Amino acid sequence: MSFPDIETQMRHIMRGVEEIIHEEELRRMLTKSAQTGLPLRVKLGVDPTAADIHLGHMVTIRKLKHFQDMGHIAIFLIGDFTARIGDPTERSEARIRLTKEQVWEHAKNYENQVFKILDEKKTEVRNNGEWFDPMSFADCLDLAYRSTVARMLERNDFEKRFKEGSPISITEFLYPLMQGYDSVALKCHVELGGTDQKFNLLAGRDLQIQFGQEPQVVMMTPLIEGLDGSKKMSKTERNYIAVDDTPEDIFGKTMSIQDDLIVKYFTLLTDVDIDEVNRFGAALKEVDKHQEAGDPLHPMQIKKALARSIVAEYHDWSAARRGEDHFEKVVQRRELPSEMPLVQLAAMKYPAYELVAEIGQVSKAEARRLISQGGVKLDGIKIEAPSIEITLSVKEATVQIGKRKFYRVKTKD
RNA sequence: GGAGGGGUUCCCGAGUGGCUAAAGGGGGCAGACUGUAAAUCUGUUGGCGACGCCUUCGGAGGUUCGAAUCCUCCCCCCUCCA
Repeated sequence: MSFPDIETQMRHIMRGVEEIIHEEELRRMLTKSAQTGLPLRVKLGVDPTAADIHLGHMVTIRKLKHFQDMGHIAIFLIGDFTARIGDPTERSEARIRLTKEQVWEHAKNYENQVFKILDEKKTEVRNNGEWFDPMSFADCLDLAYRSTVARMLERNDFEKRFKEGSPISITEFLYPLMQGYDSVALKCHVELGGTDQKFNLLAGRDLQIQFGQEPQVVMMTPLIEGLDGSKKMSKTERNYIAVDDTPEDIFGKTMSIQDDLIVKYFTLLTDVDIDEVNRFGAALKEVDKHQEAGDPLHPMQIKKALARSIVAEYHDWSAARRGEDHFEKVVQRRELPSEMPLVQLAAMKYPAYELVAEIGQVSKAEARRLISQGGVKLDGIKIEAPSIEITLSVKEATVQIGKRKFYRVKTKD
């Protein structure tokens, strides 16, 4: 096996990395692997706690891909066992335990989504149940001996919760040890994670030393802000772009990010050449110099380029084009989208609120509210009052609910 | 084991017998505005056969004309002492 030269590798691998412990160790490992022809084993662990993954997860997954690009072994570790405990980092309270079935269900979805980025054939997919399921209680104690409560309380979310009087379960204390043990079991050279993972990642180094292995290099990528522009992208905040979102949604959601996140998104979520990204960054600092509508460095144009690149990552370039068309049409020109779901109803006459409730799948009270707030249009004309009677026919009519929901309606033939 | 504090609507959190579908904030949704699905401002935010009715304040009973608010039992969480 031969690899690109060290500098090329480093440039690719270090893109967007916030912290690395330690860079010299990584260089040493790369040099050694070039000499021996043996690729590095790079691990990314994910707990399948939710049904689908979003771009926040993709930051580290793309980092794993960067190693894969350079010829190293990408290990995608599914924390089927640890997911049942819950990593404490995600939120500052104990997490609800998942059943084995839920975990497996999620894990399957994760794989499908992750392989939109990673090369499936070159990825080593593992589950940590492989080594944790067969462990006895004595084995577990042996692991527990290797750390102390004081050590665990160094981690600031534990410390915070402890001081606040929020619950911390014993299993949560075990969590970093388990994640660390994953690295021992897999003999990892490198482990990836977000900056919030630092404690757990370092636990891997400690344990590897205790088990007589060379400690892994840990690489941390920044956490990415979600659509609200301030909070970390996460499922609970509902400020995320999902990998499985439609091209239209990915495009639109990307367009809704704050301008000052554009460079960060480019760096962490696309492989657009870094010099190009910097050029965009410079232009965004001088917005008034790029006000001509057709200027490719107009903030709008830059953001569209970003949105296209991101859509293309998970779909393809023609989908990116579709997403852009949709955005220009629906959001910018306020026209109807080219595709709208068709709803067929049995009766011909409905009070407006019932029609809206039926089509939009909302309660009738909600439908009344939408109409009185002027949020519903029938064939482009605002419906004035909730109780107005609407007559349908076999001819399609369009109904717009809010800015984003469009439907074609007609009676059943 | 002992003593004390607490579980409220999507979330945080006020409310300690009727004026409470329940303050306030966050989030969501809608409208205006905009290069934008951003920011900002405004409105709205349980349901229904809608000037009334039904469901909701950890669970189950009870007191009362009337309970999120009082009583009993149970479940869960936290703190301190041991």
